[in-house]
Amino acid sequence: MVTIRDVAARAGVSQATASRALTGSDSVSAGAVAQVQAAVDELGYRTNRAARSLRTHRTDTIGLLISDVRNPFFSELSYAIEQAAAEQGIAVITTNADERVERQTDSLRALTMQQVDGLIIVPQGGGAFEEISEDIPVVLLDRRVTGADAPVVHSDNRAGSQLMIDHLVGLGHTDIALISGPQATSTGQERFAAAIERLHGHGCGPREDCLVEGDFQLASGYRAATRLLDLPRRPSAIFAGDNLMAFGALQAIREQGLRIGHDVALVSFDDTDWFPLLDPPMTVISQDVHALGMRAFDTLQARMDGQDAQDACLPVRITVRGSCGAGSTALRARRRS
Amino acid sequence: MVTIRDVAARAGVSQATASRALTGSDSVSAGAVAQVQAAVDELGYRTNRAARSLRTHRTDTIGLLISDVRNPFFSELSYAIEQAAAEQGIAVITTNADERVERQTDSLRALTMQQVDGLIIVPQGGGAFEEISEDIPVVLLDRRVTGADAPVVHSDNRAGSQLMIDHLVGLGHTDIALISGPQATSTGQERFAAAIERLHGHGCGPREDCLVEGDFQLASGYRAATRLLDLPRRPSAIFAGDNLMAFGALQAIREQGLRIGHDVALVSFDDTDWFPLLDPPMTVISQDVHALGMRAFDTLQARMDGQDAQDACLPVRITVRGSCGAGSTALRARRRS
DNA sequence: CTCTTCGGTGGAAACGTTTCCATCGGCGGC
DNA sequence: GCCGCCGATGGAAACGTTTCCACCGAAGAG
Repeated sequence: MVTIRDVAARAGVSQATASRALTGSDSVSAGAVAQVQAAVDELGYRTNRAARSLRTHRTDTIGLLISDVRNPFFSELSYAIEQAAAEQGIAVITTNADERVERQTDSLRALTMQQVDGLIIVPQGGGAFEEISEDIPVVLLDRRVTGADAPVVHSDNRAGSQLMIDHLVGLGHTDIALISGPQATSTGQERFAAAIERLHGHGCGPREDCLVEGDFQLASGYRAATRLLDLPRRPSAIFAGDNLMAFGALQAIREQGLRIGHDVALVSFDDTDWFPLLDPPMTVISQDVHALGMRAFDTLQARMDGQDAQDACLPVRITVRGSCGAGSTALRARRRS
Repeated sequence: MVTIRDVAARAGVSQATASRALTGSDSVSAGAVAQVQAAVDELGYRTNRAARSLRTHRTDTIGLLISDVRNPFFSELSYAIEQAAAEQGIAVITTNADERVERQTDSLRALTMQQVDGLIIVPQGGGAFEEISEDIPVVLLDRRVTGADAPVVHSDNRAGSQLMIDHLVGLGHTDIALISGPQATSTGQERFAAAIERLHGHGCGPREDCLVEGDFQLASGYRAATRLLDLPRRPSAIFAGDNLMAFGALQAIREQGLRIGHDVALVSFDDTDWFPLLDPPMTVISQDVHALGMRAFDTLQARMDGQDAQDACLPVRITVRGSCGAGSTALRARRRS
């Protein structure tokens, strides 16, 4: 293994100067820099990160804790963050917590052991995580959590729910069911509360039996939709709190031989590549997931530089396609009844 | 920061004994271990990985190079590998190369800089990567590449193509188009070659204009399908070389107002969560992606332990749904003509 | 009873950086 | 012409581990 000592010897300078030439921070003569660079090339020197970390207490590595990278929302997030980080020469260690708070604890422990410089966390469940984020910069992503003083980067969930409710009501729906995310999470809670408020604002408060709490996972969406469809008076529209539950609901609807947008409207928070390809395509609230990821990284980097970063709330928009029942005569009739 | 020296002092043993007690490898008395453990708990000691790495030349970190984590195939792979690694206390740094060989080079450089203990690589393009994998254990995943002596973990691509062709021909299709992956990649090449051979075996060799080479990306599938559908004599079935190109092809088919499984059959290599929800659902060759990931990790670990690991070829199976045109009278008529 | 062996331990030397501190010319200001 | 400052450099001390080597006592073999 070729060390910086070898480089220094080859370049005819001291170890200290070689180091300075390589890190580029301190004052070194142009001549020395050239000598050192030449020596590096000749010898094929590569700096040993472990040794550097030991001295500098930095690893140029950050941790990313998400629920499940197989969920398109998190894939995109993870992709965006990796891109942003790579540009700055920072590596990303990703862990999946599967919406389980104990796995979050394990992961965070492992990540801090790995000596990451910072942490981007999508908090699992409602659990607060004391002990963990002792003195390492943290940014919360997508969800907020009580008792953490870290900045939060998230989408405007309330606005999203409002846009969707307005749209559904505008189409004539008055009997709207909600499959909400877990009320222990801020996203689940905000989306749900805002939707309820808006429904009341429109004078069509929801029926009690049309409000089902899921857990953001596919199976819960399936169960919820099954229950909703079995109701004596079937709701005319179902608004799912995330793409996975919408997916589950879609399966349930299909299974009962019903068609979305015709027999029952189905709309969702979060877009997905293939939602446009459904028949009819799915009306959704789209988050700018890529921006969310990049913003989270920028915020983390600001914090790592010692600046105190602000929360960020990114706008969402509604993408109207067909599953909301616009243009369906059958649903129109049902809506009138 | 509390060091192992502090722990040793508190436990009333030497630094050396404390270290031995913690790593658990060497011979230490049970009493000493207990003392040290107690001291660790009291002081809240956490071992400094950088210092350990500096001595041991290990980082307990591996690198994973994939094309794009937003592709469900790679999400699943990435998930499986992270799970397997976490169980062994190993962290995974993931990078996306976007099927671009220059980004692969950059990523590998970054990963080796990070001093990873091993590398799982899905090779991009056809590019060989000399210089990189000097003395660090590497496992190739999904695709093989010329001139690398690393073990390869992959699915049985040839069998997959054969299964699908047999099935299509069995349904009466004689006019089958192929949207292949890039012939520079082993997967693209094997799947294509096996399909061609099998077609000839059935006595229905493909038309020249029904063979289109894509690049595993969505857009290329779209373009290819568009071209195929515009042919004077439209093929009765299209076999896409991966899920992304199938997705693109699906968009093209939809755009022309055609229905899969009725006007034209569409089948694909790789399954996806939502393929079953298409109308009709998509017939595919399913790989056991989770097993692929776990196997890759196991193989890498074997190599890191100095054992020389074998290539692994995992079986695939065909999942017959509706998009192949089974049960469609319209397509049956076309097939007869 | 002596010699060897062996489990358990401590001292101290690495591992490869960064950086503090000191040194040394040279140059501008007085 | 001298003093002080400043840019450039070198020596050497950390950073927190693991592990080599040496040592000690007890136990087993002869």
